[in-house]
This record gives sequence, C-alpha cells and structure tokens, in this order.
Amino acid sequence: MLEVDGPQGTVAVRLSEVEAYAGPVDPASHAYRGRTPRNAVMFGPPGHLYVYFVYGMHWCCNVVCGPDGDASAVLLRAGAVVSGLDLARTRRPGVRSDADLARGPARLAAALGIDRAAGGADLLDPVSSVRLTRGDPVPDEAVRRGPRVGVAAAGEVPWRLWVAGDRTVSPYRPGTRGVPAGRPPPAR
DNA sequence: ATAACGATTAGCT
DNA sequence: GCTAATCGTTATA
Repeated sequence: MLEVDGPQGTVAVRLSEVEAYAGPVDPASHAYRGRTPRNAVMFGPPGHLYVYFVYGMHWCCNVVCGPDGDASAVLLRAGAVVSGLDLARTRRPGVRSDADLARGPARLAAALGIDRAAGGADLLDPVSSVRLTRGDPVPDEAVRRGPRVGVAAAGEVPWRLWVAGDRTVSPYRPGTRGVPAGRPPPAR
C-alpha cells in the first residue's frame, strides 16, 4: 500500500504492478551512467521516494532499494485506489473506470498527487506524508513476471511483477527502439 | 549554449 | 494501431 497526504486529503493505493531497476549494471536504469542531480536519491538509503519527470508532462515514482549507495529502485507502475477515491477522481478528470485511476506509472503519480515536491520522502516514517505500508498479502501463485514495459535496453530481463488478473495492471508495451529481433518471453 | 531524447498518456482512426 | 503533446535531463561543444 502507498498512502499520500495532500492539502486536500489522503489517497491510498494497493500496488498491483512494479518494475525493478538495478544500479550502474542495468542499462535501463537511470543510475546506469552514474550519479547525477536527478538520480541522486537512488544512491541514498533505501526506503526513500525517487521521483522523476518524463516526456515533458508526467511524474513517476520509485522506491529506493538495496543498501545505501546501491542505486537500485523499484518503479511503481500501477495500483488500485482503496482510499480517497473522490480526491483521486478529482485529480484524474475524465477517467471512466476507477480501475484506470492509477493504471500506469504516471497515472499512479497523478492520482496520488505526487510530483517533485514528494521526492526524497522517507516512505517508512509513519509521520511522513508519503508512506509505504503493508496491505493484504498477495499469494505467491498470484504474482506474474515478465519483461519491463517501454524499455529498449535489457528488454529481455523479466523484472516486471504484477498481480494476475488485476484490472488495474497497465497494458504491456514493448520497448520501441533498438532490438528488433525476437518476441519477449511469455509471462510466467 | 544547444540539441536530442525519454521507465507515458490521451485521443483519434 | 498511431501520433502529438511537452520540457527536464543529459551529452556534447
């Protein structure tokens, strides 16, 4: 579960889809080319929020993982809004189904009201305005894995994990550039 | 200083 | 399925 407090209230989501990114050894990771002002949070202690801006209009959020200095992180790709539904709808005008409110990394950030200001937050501090908490356990057999979405480099690495059958999981879209050959391995 | 690009989404065909 | 929108980050000079 991810809970975010804002001026207008709190929105909570149950995460249904994530992707792992390693540090400098992962060509798809923002940390691949070393530490920069943008990715500095990734090189810090785990349990903090790494927020970045993409395509000139979207925010995406990650949980920093691994020991201090490792620069690995998990991209939060989708979730189901379980609290603060009205506020989430306000932030995502025009959305028809509630399942679409946080169905995608930028949509998730938008529904939760996350932007640059939330970057670096300590997700494990109960007093933090952005918190990562334990929800109902997901059975191992309900977890599927496959290639990461929209990633060209290392596109074959099956580091995307999602909950089977969950309607809030985002549609799969292969990385466009680079490797034209072969299809991604089937989801397991 | 400047150019190229991107862990996406919404909207239209 | 295809594309425009839109700008911070990064690399290069």
